[in-house]
Amino acid sequence: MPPETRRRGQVLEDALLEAAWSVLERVGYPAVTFEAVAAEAATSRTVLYRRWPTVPDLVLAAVVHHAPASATVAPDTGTLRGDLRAVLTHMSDRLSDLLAAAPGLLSEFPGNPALLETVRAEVFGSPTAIVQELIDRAAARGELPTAELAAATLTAPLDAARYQLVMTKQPLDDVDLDEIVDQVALPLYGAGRRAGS
Amino acid sequence: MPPETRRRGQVLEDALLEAAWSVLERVGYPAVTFEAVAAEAATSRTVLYRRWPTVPDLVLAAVVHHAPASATVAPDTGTLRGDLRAVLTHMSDRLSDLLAAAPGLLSEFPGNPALLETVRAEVFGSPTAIVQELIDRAAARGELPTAELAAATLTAPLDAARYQLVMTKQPLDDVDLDEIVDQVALPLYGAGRRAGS
Amino acid sequence: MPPETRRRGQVLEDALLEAAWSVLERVGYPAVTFEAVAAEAATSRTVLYRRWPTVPDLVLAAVVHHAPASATVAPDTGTLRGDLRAVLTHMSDRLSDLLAAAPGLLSEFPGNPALLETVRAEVFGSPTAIVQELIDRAAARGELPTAELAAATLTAPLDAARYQLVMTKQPLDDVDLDEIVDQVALPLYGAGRRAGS
Amino acid sequence: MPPETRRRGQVLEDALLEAAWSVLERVGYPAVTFEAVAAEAATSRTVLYRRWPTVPDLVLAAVVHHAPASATVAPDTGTLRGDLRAVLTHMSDRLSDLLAAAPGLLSEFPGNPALLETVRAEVFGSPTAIVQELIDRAAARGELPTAELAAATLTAPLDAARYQLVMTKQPLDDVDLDEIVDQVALPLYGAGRRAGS
DNA sequence: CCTTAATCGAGACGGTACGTCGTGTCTTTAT
DNA sequence: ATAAAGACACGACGTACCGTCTCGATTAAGG
Repeated sequence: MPPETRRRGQVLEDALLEAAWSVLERVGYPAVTFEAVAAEAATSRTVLYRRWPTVPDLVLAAVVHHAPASATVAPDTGTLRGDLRAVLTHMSDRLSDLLAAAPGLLSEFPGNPALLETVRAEVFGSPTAIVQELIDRAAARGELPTAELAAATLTAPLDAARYQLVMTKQPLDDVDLDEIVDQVALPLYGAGRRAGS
Repeated sequence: MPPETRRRGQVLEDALLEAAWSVLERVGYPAVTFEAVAAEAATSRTVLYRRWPTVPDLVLAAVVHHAPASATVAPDTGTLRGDLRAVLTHMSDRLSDLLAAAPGLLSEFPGNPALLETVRAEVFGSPTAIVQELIDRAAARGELPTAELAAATLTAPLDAARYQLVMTKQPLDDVDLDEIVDQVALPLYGAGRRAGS
Repeated sequence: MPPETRRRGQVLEDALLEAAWSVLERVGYPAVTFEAVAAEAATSRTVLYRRWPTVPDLVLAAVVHHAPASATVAPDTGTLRGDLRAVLTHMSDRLSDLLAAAPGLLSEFPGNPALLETVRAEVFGSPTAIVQELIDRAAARGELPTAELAAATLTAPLDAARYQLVMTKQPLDDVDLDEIVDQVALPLYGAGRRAGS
Repeated sequence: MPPETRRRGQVLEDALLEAAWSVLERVGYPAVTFEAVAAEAATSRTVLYRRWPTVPDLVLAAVVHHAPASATVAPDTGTLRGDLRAVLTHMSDRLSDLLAAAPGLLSEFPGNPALLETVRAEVFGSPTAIVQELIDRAAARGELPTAELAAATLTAPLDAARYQLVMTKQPLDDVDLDEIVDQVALPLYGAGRRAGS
C-alpha cells in the first residue's frame, strides 16, 4: 500500500512539521492534537512524542519551521515616517499571522518561559532595536532633535500596536497605522520640534 | 449524608462560582474542567452546563464573581498626573490579577466576541472614557492646551501599559508607571505646551 | 398560549396513555422514556410518576388501555378444526401485536410477578380454557374419542405456536397455522381415531 | 499499585468476560452497564467498546464464554424415549441457565438478527437436527413406523418445552419432561402405531 | 360565593451512564 | 535502532434520563 519507503531523519521531521502546520491552519490551535497530526502525517503518535513532548512544543516548532525568517534588518526609506510605517507593517503582518493561527500559544507562556523566549526570538523579532536604529539615522539627518529617548517612549507606539494585534488577531489597517505613526510615534519621538528646543 | 437541604438559585450559583474560582487558583486555567469544578462544588456537571456552556464562560463568570467591583468612576486627585497614575495603577492591579488567574482567557476572545465584550465591560472597565474625562478636566484647569485628541493618541499609553500586562501577567511597578505617565502620556496629551501654541 | 383548559382526572389519564402508546409505536419499547411520553402528552414527568412508578408499568397500562378486550369467548364454527384455527389466529394477532410493540416487557417479568400476572390476564387471555371447551364440544359431537386429555397434550400446540410468536414477533402465516392444526393439534387430540379405540 | 503487568490479548479478554458474567450474576441483565463491567474488570470502557458495541453483544459473549459446551451430539440410550428425555433435559438445563441470567436477551433479538443466530448456534444448539437423528435411528430399529415427519410435528414438542422455559426461566421438572415425552412427543412421532398402519 | 385543598405544569437538582475523543505509555512487528 | 501500528488505562467531554423536589397557577369542591 505505501508505495514509498519508510521515512526517516530530516525528511520525516519536515513532513511532521508540515503536517502540524497543515492541521493548525485547518482546525485552529485549540483543536490541534497529536492524534490529528499523526493522521495527517500518516504516522503514529509515538514518532511525534519522541520529538515534542507537548502540543505547544509541537506547534511552536511548526510555526518556526513554516516561517523562520524574521526580518531583522532595518528598512531604509529615506524618512523616519516611511521607516516606521515599514517596520509596523511588517510587524503587523507577522504577528497577525501567528496570532490568527495559534492564539492559544500566548496562554502557554507563563508556565513555559523557554517557550516565550523562543517565540520572542524566532517570531516576534526585536522591533525595538530596529526602531532605535531608525531614530539614530533620523537624528543624524536632523529629522529629530535627539536620539536619546526613554525606553518607554521608544516602545510605547510599538506596544500600542502590538496590543491591538493581540486583541484583534487581525492586521492593522492603513488608517490605524497612520494614526500610530502620525499621532503617537512621531510626536513622541520629537519630530516637528526644533533640534535644541 | 448531605446534612443540608438541596441548594437552589442564588445560593447554589454562588457556591458554583466559588468552587470554580477555587479550582482555578489551585490548578490553573488550562486544567480547569467541568468535572473538577463539579466535584469541588459537590454537584454534577449538568448543573454547570445549564449555566455556562463552555469553560471560558464559566471561568469568566467566576472571575467576575470573585472580583466584581470595577472602578468605573474617574479619580480626582487635582492634577492630571495624579489622575493618570491612579487610573493606570487600578488597571494594572485589576488586569494582572485576571491574567495571572486565567491567562488562557485571552486566547478565547477571537472565537467568542461576546466573551471579549463581557470581559471588557465587567473586568477591564472602560479606561478610555475615564481618561477622556480626566483630560477634559485638565484642559478646563488649563493644564492642557486642548481636550481634543485623536483616538490613537488617547489610548496609546493605555494600550502600551496593557500590552506589558498581557505579556508579563505581572502588575506594573512604580518605575514603569512613572515612565508611561511622564514619558508617554503627558507629552502626548500636550502637557507642558502652552495653551494655544 | 394553551387554548384549552387544564386537563384533569380521566381525561388527563387517557391522554397520558395514548401518548405513551404513541411513543411506544414510534420509537419502540427500549426507547420509551418518561421524558418522551411527558413531551408527547405536553405535560411534565411528575404527572406520570404519580401514576406509574416505572416504565414497564406505564407501558403495560398503555397496552391495556389501547387494546383491552381480549376475546374470552370460544368461537363456534361447527368443526374442531375451524374452532382451533380461529383461536390460534386470534392469539397470533394479539400476541404479535403486543410483542412487536413491547418485546422488552417479557424480560421484566421475573422481577415483577404482578406484571406477568397482569399481562397474562389482560392481554394473553386464557386460550387453554377456551381450547378445553372446544374439545368438550368436539367430543360431544363425536369428532374426538375423548375430552380427557393430559394438560401437556392440551397446551402443547398452543405453546408451540406461542414460542414461535415470542421468537419472531410476527403473526403466524396460514401455512404455519395449518401445520400446527393439522399436524400437531388434531393428531394429539385424537381426531381421526375411532372413539373407543 | 497494579502489581501485575498490563493485560493484553486473550488474557485480557477472558478477564473482561468473566467480569461481565460476574456483574450479570450480581445485578441482573437490565442493570448490566459498560461502566459496571469496566469497573469490575479494573479497566476502562474503551476496552469493552473495542470488542462489543452493545450490551447484548457483551452479555452474549459472556454467556458463551461462561458455558461454552453445547451438546451438539445426539445421545444414544437405546430407546427413543431415553434419547428424547436426554435431549430435553439438556436443553432445559441450558436454556434455563441462560434465561435466568439474561432474560432480556430475548427482547433484543428482533432488532438484531445476528444476535439471534449466534444465540441459536452457540447456546441453544440445534435440537431439531438432533431429534431428527433420533427419529431416524428409532425408525431403523422399528420403534417408529416412519421417519418422515412434518417440520411442525417434529418441533412441536421442543417448542412447547421452550415456551415454558421462556416463560418461567426455570428448568422443567421431571413431571413436565415426562408429560412432554409421553403425552406429546411419542404420540406425535407415531410410537405405538404399527409400522405400515 | 368564596375559601381551601388538590394537583397540574414547569423546571431545577443531584446523579448515573452513555458513546466518543484524546492522552501518554507500552508492546509488537517489520524495515 | 527506530518506524509504524495499535492496544491499554485513564480522564474528560457533552448529552440523555432518571427520580426527587419545590414552586406558582389553576381547578374543583365544600362550608
